[in-house]
Amino acid sequence: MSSETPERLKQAVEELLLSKGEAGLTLREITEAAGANVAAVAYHFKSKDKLVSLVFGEALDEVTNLQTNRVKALPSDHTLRDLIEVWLHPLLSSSGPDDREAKLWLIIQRGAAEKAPGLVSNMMRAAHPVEQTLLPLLARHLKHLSKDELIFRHNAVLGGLAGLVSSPIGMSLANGSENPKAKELLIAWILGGLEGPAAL
Amino acid sequence: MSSETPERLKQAVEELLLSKGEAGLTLREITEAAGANVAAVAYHFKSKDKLVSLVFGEALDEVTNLQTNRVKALPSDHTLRDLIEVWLHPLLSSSGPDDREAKLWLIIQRGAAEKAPGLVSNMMRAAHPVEQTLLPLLARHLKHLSKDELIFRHNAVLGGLAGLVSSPIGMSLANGSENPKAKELLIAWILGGLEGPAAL
DNA sequence: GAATAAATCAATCACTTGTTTGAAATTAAG
DNA sequence: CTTAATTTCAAACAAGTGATTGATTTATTC
Repeated sequence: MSSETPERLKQAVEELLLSKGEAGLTLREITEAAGANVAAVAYHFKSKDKLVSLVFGEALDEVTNLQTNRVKALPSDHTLRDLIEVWLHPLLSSSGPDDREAKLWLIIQRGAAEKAPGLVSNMMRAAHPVEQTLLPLLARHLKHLSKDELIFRHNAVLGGLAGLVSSPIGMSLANGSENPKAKELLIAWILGGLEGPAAL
Repeated sequence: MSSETPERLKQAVEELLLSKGEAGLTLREITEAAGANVAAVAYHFKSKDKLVSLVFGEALDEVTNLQTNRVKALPSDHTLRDLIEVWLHPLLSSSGPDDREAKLWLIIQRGAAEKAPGLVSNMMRAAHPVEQTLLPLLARHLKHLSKDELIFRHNAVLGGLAGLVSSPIGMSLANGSENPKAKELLIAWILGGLEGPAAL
């Protein structure tokens, strides 16, 4: 039977990325949390950086897969609000922090906020499919925007979420269930930002 | 004559915070950039953390002072756009990265994105005066929002900027002059997010 | 069950971190 | 000039970093 240590190590990294971010993520913290020896990381993943990068990469792939699948499954007469809800589902769902997708989403957003190298290196590859399916649909709902402005607002929402996630609001959102009001506030703000008059 | 080393150390920290952020800011980098001995930090500021926290605190005070002064100087018949422009002036002005206020603003936004402890400890004190003067004026322009939703959107814009600043868009904004188009895109998005229909 | 491969472990490596020391240099005061 | 206070400096410190070694244990294969 092959070892289950690699799996425990990856889980430990996920947990630590969620609570402390990438900066200040030490080898000994990881191995201790995973109940493994310090040498285990080098043995199974060559280096700590490779392990962290792998965790980020898998998180990105998992989240973008779920996102694109949901977006593709939308009926053709969906509203912009439907699209947003499906897109930002991990942050908006009331399932709370035990939800795996919500956890991965928070890890990614936080990594983006601190420009974690292990995340950035995976970003372009993983971001592509989501934008491929999302942008055309967004365009259908936002006909008053030029392509440039559409892309700007798409990025603005993403950047906005990255900033929000690490704020008190983001935290209350991540803690989910008890705050359906925050969800409505967030959606209304995002909708306003997207649907507002064009600048150009 | 009193030493000018403390001043050079603070400047070095500013420069390094701007280019690398707080994580990965080492004592030896600071002292080297300032042309000082490693012991100088402890001698003049007790510790590295105290120095960094001081720089963050002074940056916050300086920026919020300028902001509140500009907001207070607005004519009573100003538009919401005027208010936003005056509020976010350091990011929107075309003066480029040599502008001191723009530099301080970027330092603060970046510190906020990575939850830099030296910044967070100063945040509440410094954020107060700006909200004191800004929120009432915002309320005048956004009568369709409840107080709760007003505060939410105010925080959302701030969090959004923190996320944007560390993105490609934010960078092109920080590089200023050459991109007045980005400024218009940003203002339009912020205005839409603020003026959009209420959720509650 | 013996031989082989895979995995774990304690110990140690070289290196970087922030901080401290005590002597040397500089500046200010009498 | 002489003394005293301030500031600078090279050197070392203890603690922490990621990575590596070689022996030991565990699992797999024949």
